[in-house]
Amino acid sequence: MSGIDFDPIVDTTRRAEIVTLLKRAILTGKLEPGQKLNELRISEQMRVSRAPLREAMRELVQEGILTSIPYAGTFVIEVTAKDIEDAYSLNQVLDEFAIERSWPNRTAQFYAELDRRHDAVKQATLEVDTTRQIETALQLHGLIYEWADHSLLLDTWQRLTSRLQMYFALHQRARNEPVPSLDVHEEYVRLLKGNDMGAAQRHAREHIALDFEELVAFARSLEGRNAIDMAPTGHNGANKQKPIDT
Amino acid sequence: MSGIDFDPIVDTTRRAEIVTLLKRAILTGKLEPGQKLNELRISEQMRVSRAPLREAMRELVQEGILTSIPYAGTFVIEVTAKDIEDAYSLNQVLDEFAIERSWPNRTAQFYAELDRRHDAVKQATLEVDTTRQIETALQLHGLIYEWADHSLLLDTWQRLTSRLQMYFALHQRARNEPVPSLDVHEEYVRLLKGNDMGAAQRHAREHIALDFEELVAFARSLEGRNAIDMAPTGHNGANKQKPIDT
DNA sequence: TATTGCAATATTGTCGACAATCTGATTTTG
DNA sequence: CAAAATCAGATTGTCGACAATATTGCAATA
Repeated sequence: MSGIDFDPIVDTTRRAEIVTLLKRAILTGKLEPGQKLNELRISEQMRVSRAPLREAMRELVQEGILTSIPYAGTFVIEVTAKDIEDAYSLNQVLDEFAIERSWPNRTAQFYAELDRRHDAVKQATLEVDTTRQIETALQLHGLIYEWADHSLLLDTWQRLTSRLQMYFALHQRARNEPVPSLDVHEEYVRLLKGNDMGAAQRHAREHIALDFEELVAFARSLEGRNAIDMAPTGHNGANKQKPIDT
Repeated sequence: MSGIDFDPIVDTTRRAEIVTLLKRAILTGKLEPGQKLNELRISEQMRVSRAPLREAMRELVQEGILTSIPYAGTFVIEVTAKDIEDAYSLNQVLDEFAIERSWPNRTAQFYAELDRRHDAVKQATLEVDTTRQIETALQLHGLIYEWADHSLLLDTWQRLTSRLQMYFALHQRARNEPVPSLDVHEEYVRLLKGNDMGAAQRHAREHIALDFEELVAFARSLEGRNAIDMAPTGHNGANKQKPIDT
């Protein structure tokens, strides 16, 4: 056997690159929730035809961060407090499962990777790039999913991650402070190295809860603000879309 | 206020119809696992250009029932025993959560819908259409997700459902017998109407276990057969793809 | 004045053709 | 003869143009 494992060649199709660019723009908040994606404008900016752009957008619609209305347009999803609460509660359930499944798979390599990602988190707190902090924190958190040996679970987690990253980015864009509770990771890592699975699962519930309550409160405040904005004009119950364009 | 709630107009875009057709073909097993989807041939058969077809395929790739390799093609996903086991275990976790969340939402309308879908299941057992039996069973099962008031959970379940439907269809295509354990639904419905949430959750675990063990055994037998088929030619560890075409 | 009808415009959906890439057989070469 | 190079065919990826649909502004009308 050849002893080296090669990584697969980067699949260089325009579509894939567009997906990456769009996703980054959405997850970092450069494309705001509710914003419409004008195909012609984006394709011209990217120097690409509309075909691969549209295919990329289809993927992101299915990924759950875009929403499409036929003949009307494709929009960045809106973020409600309930959405964040839902992501939170589902995350709790999945975390518990992921810990259970990854628990017997914790090898030396797992612990090494755990430390590596934990270091990356600590490193990111020193930098100015706020999105980097979010990324590293989510990657640390995703380790148990990658080691759960459960492709469906990993898929589900990655879909969830997209939303989480978007929520955190929104939160940070609004308030210019770093994401809360970064030192709690110390305890999280320690428990993942220990022998008490139940304790790790319980901590995951609590630890995440802290982050999310901050987020939910933030989303609530946003909705309150919107409600005030709409109060004067408010005729019927239909929620009007603000037509922000790309 | 106008007292009537109108449903939105059906969005009739070619892409959406193609998605429906392709999905049905895959979930009923007309398109077999591993099979390649030839864009030109399918677009000619559907009397449609490749653009909307490709967009539809992108959606199904993201939905998890197709897989795409750049410049090589798009294929129906392969089904391994592990895939089925994973779907099973994730379903257990999600079911427990869905029951918890839908439990306080059980109104009269819920019970009515529960009975309606249960009747549909019983009705389907009398018909010859086997795929109909699968559909009705899954719809009965999906009720708790629809009433959980949790869009992310519902999304996740629907993705899972696609795979489940495919697995069951495969099973039925191989053996010409109806899907097992149809009378167990009686107990399931009874418990969902009761007051013991824990009992309902436990039953969901057991009840589904029965169906799945049959499926996993079936998938195992398939893999065993493939292993035998590959034994003579087997050179290295790479699993060769049988190039079935549309 | 509020509503309806209609043209003008912008944007999305779809099409057919071309470019890039892979596959397999054939030829060349050591 | 085996292995590498080459070439034709098929298929996927991308492009520019056209068709279908929605939106906007303005005029007509009750």
